[in-house]
Amino acid sequence: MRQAAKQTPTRAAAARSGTEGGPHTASSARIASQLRRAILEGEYAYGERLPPERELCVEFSAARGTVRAALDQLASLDFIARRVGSGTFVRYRGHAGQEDVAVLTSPLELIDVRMAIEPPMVRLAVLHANAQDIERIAEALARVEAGGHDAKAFSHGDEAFHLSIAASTHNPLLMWLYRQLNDVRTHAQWSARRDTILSPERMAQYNRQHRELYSRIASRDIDGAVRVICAHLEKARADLMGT
Amino acid sequence: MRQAAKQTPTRAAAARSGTEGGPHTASSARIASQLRRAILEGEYAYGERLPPERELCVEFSAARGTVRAALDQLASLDFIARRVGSGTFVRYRGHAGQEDVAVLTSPLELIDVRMAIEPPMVRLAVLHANAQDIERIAEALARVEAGGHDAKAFSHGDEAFHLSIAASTHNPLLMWLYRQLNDVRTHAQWSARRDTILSPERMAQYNRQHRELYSRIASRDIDGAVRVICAHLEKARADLMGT
DNA sequence: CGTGTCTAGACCAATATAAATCCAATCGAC
DNA sequence: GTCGATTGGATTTATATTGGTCTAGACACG
Repeated sequence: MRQAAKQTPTRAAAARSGTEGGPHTASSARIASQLRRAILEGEYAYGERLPPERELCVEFSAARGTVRAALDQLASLDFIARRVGSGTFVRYRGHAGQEDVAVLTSPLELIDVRMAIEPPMVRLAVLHANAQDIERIAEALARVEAGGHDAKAFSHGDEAFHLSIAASTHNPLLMWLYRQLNDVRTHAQWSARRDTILSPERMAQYNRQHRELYSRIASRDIDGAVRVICAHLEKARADLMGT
Repeated sequence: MRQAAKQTPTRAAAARSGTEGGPHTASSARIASQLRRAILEGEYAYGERLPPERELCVEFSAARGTVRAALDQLASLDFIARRVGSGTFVRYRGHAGQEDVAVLTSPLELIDVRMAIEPPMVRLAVLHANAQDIERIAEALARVEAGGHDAKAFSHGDEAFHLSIAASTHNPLLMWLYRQLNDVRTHAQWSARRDTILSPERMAQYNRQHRELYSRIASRDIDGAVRVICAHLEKARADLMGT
């Protein structure tokens, strides 16, 4: 728990008078240091809300202004983010990879991985797809186009479309990997941004690229298909950064 | 009804476990997380109706608005679908066939995937690696070279070497994906062929390529590093097919 | 004395939750 | 088919929580 932060009043008084260990041991700096260490050690995980300022006051036996000064330091380092009425949240991403990948992954990082995987995947799909695969891709394409301007429907259709391409490689490992990517994609983090990013105009552009990609695959144009998927992902990245 | 439902103690626990839906709320996130886990664990199967909102209210000791906020999160992820007058239904399908990718995957298919992922991964590694990352790669390289002619030791060292490159990308998703690949690689299926493929001579050749790859990465030679990793994987594929 | 830090409050604005109410869609019993 | 019960959808009002801001006083140090 966070009881390790308990401090005796005598220590607080000592810090105030400056007779403790180092010179100029400002109380706010001490609190900031302890909180920083707690975050680094994972006592407060990424995204977690730490106790309200008024609670930290009693834990550190300090006034609220002092606690706020400490939090200001951490906020300026982007260790935490504060939201009025909501609380103070950890923004530091511990590089311990044992957490859930989805919460550790930013949309841009996901695009990086997709830009790594999808072009070779499209290449394999063109090489290995049979008539039935092409048909399935066409069906997925029709569904995503039929989704209209609903961002959620488009998002799912888009997933299914790309997944149908993954399936066309007939490589179970690749399919499985791509499904994992989609799982990350559907995780909570970017459902909020999704609606702002997926404007009707952009969805129409994506649909054009989808159709172009499909026709390249159907006509076994490997280089063309790879070019289209690269452009598709470049656009997705640009839209992500531009918003 | 229950005014004894003072939330203060529940809150602290909620903040800790409620990191799923992003740092938005405290209580509704906790509820969403619990429901999400219940669905993932199969407590509510696909298509099943979960309890009405007004029942969930008393179950979680929360107001209906809070429960609805939690359900909104799950609905935006398409975990559930709500129908007025009918109820709330599970829309999440547990992935079939996810359990044993390893047994479905042939060594050649694995190489295909590696040839897709590793060149872009090396590229990202060269771009994002810092001095400490380079040092870690060097250590991994030293270990795999010290392994001598033992096929099992080489195999583990080889994994660690490539994983250290994945880590140098600082992309958690990519690292995770590559770890999954390694898991498949270590599956029982392959240990048999491993000893016949990994002749001392070949291990020496792989080691030469490893060292070459390391020096390219350390000198920030992107194109050179990509060329080396491609050659490395081409050789691995050739060795696989030639045996 | 002035400066800087901490304490101790009070108040504000944003947000979250609670509780109640009404609506519309759906379902089942009749 | 009708009617009533149930359900999710939506709104309103009130309360609680939380970070943001400000003031005033105490204390130490130069």
